[in-house]
Amino acid sequence: MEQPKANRREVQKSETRALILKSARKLFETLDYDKVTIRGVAALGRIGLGTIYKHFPNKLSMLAAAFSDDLKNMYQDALATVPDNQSFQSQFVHISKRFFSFYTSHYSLSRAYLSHLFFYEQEWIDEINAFDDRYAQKIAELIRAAQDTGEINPAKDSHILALALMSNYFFVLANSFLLDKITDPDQLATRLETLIEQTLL
Amino acid sequence: MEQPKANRREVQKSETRALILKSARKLFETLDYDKVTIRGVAALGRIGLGTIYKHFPNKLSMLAAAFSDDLKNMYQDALATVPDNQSFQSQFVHISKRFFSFYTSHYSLSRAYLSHLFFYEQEWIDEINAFDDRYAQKIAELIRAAQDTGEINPAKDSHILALALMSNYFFVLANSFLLDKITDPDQLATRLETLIEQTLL
DNA sequence: TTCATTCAGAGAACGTGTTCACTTAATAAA
DNA sequence: TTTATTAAGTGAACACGTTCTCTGAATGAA
Repeated sequence: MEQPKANRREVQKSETRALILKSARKLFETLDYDKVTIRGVAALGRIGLGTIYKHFPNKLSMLAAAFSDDLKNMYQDALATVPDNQSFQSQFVHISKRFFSFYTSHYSLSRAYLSHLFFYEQEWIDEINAFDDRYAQKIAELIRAAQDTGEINPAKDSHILALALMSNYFFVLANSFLLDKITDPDQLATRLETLIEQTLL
Repeated sequence: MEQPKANRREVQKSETRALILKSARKLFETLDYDKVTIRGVAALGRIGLGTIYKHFPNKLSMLAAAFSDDLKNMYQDALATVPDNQSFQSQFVHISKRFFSFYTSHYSLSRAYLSHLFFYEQEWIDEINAFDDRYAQKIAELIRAAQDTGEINPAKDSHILALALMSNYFFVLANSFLLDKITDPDQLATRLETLIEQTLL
């Protein structure tokens, strides 16, 4: 009731926005990015072409909006399910595998997400980066815990080590999309594990 | 003299191709990728629009051709100048800095190169990857040498460790283009050094 | 030499993402 | 209630990358 009179206009607008995003996501999930046309999104939502540009400045920002949504869910899920009382290495692999699982099970969509990383507007870059920062923080915590138990060399800097491990993760992820087109998350996890073993040793 | 008569046609064709690449490179070096138009390249070279498509299947392949050229030079230069009789760590940083130097001194062009990594035709991906493989091989050799001198833990696998270090390198490079827009190669080298210290420790 | 064939060169035409001027319905002011 | 203002909604128009058909010159066969 405290809402500012729930303007008819605003309600209508946010409904339209949701409809556009729903249509866009459906198309991105089945078609390559360049095969998805704005006219196609408009037609699927029975919306005018120009209307879409009243809600999104360009095609890419629709992708970014969807990516941001999915990232939020992924991080929430991954961080909530970190297994306690396990070695740091298996914790890290566990978390990474949840990410890999998403990416491999939504292959075409994920390829669009990741391949356009360099093209998102700064606003979206910052948002994505905020996720990564929080994630790095969490990993650093787990590392410090593992240093207390003696699993990891206490001489290492937990925060920088976290970044080094994340670089291994991104490397495996990027390679799988760029070269191998691997669709099995276990295979990716294994590959990541051999990399981080070298880093943690 | 064994050449097949040096067809007038073939000579003319390769000259045209070179002219196109020269025009394209000049534009890519000063303008963002999407600000470079095929019509602009054609105009600069006083060439017909359709002619360009007789030499390159699409806009991206002109960029890929230029990238491949530059990569060849960079790798040749970097591998030829590896300083002997230094610690592995400083060797690796030295090589990396040469790459960083190229990328930062041709910032706009390099951004185009790297941001389109996911979009190159398989043919070009394979070529780029071949460079990386040879590079990884070389790094692994240096690591084995460092293991002999006791600088690096002999328990580590030289080839996998090489990949782990390259992942650190790519991480620093990607971050600099994605977030920081750093244009000082020394700063990038320092950042890389802190990362690989954790990995080598 | 003469003529048929090939293929580099060229630009019109097409579908795309994006911009823009316009319409129309919701809100605010009278 | 009546009128003015705002802003969502719309599709024609534009510039782009790319495709296509056409032209003309180089090549090879006669």
